[in-house]
Amino acid sequence: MNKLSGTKGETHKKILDLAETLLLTHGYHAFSYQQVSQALGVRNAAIHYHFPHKTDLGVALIQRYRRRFTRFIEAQQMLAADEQLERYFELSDVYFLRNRQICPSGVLSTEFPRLPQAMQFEAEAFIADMRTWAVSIAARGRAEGCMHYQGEPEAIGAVFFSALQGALQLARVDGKILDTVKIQIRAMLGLPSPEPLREIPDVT
Amino acid sequence: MNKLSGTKGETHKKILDLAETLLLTHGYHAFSYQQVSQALGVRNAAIHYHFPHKTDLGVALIQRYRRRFTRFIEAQQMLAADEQLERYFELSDVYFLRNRQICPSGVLSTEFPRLPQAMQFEAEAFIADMRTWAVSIAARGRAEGCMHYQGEPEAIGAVFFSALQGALQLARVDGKILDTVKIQIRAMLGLPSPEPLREIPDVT
DNA sequence: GTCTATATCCGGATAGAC
DNA sequence: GTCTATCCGGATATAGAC
Repeated sequence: MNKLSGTKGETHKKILDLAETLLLTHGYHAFSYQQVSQALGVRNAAIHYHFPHKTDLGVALIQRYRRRFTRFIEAQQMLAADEQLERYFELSDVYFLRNRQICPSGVLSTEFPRLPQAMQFEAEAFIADMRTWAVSIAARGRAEGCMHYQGEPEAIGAVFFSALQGALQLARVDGKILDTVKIQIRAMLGLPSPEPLREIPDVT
Repeated sequence: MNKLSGTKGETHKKILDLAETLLLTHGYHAFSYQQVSQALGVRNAAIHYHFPHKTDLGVALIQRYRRRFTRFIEAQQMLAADEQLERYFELSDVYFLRNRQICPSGVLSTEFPRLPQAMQFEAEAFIADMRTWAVSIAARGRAEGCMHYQGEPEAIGAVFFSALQGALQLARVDGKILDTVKIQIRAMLGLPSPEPLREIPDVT
């Protein structure tokens, strides 16, 4: 309890980190306490000490992820809409490059009907957060004059949220689809297409 | 063997039908021979007689689905591109209305990395089929002058394939997103928005 | 906080009778 | 083609010692 970094021990955090990886690669029902405990070099029962039921672990994972996502959004409120869209794209790339993970909303919506109620509750809120962010980017893009599209921001946001989630999953089968979708979404919004290779500044 | 409808018995088909439903609602790893046998009123071992390994059942499911999908596409080659797009949309509605099922490409791409090799092989081919169809609709829509969009047909096809797959999964959490996405896709293609109520095609 | 040990259940799979 | 019986492994979970 008097450790340096908070009230929860190291193991607690290690479990969450590992479980998150397993969730995004395997899905909720397809990972087990055995896998977590073995990878961490502890016993099955040790995991149950920190998270008595698997549901507790699942809920903790979504809650932590929500907090992190909220901070992520807040940190870019000062960016222009087209910049924020690129951040959204980068988020997808990060998942894909990490061993072809899919996004939390993808796992959670797919498994939704068979998730424990407590997890459904959290998942619904998290997915609403994500969708709201997508919509706000579309709305802001129109207001700032950098995005041009038919229809309502709500609908455009829903489309690129859906399209990115779908593309990230399909990328497990054919990785090229992710870039194709990103390019087309930019085109649909009247944004300059070829993404500027964000290069390392050579100014040594 | 001298039954009316082919070389395989009734049970064989019943198993496939039930397993297909379970696959699209639960996912491949989340349904069991127990569930199939109990719902069919036979014993576990009876299922193993028809499909010795679960992989065999999985492969048979995708292969049957592919054949059916191919017939479905061929049956509408004479339709205009915008009509074909509406058929695509209706396909999503059918899944959703059937107990919030998701599309085969959704389950298969999500579970892809943990599918047996033989199933991966079939899944990849099936997903390529679906994507090809989406692209052909986009290409034909432009050629026929009824669809107007920026970018290549390959990219537009990839976007609405991804978007529909994503929306169908997200619809498990909030059903309204499916219609929103359909409306916006029409808008993106310069098509008239309000959809004419239509009959559900029986894709068997 | 972590361990041993154990309980219970379920999943896939097989042998062999009917 | 379907049954009984059985095996094995894995998954969630608990009691209680250290």
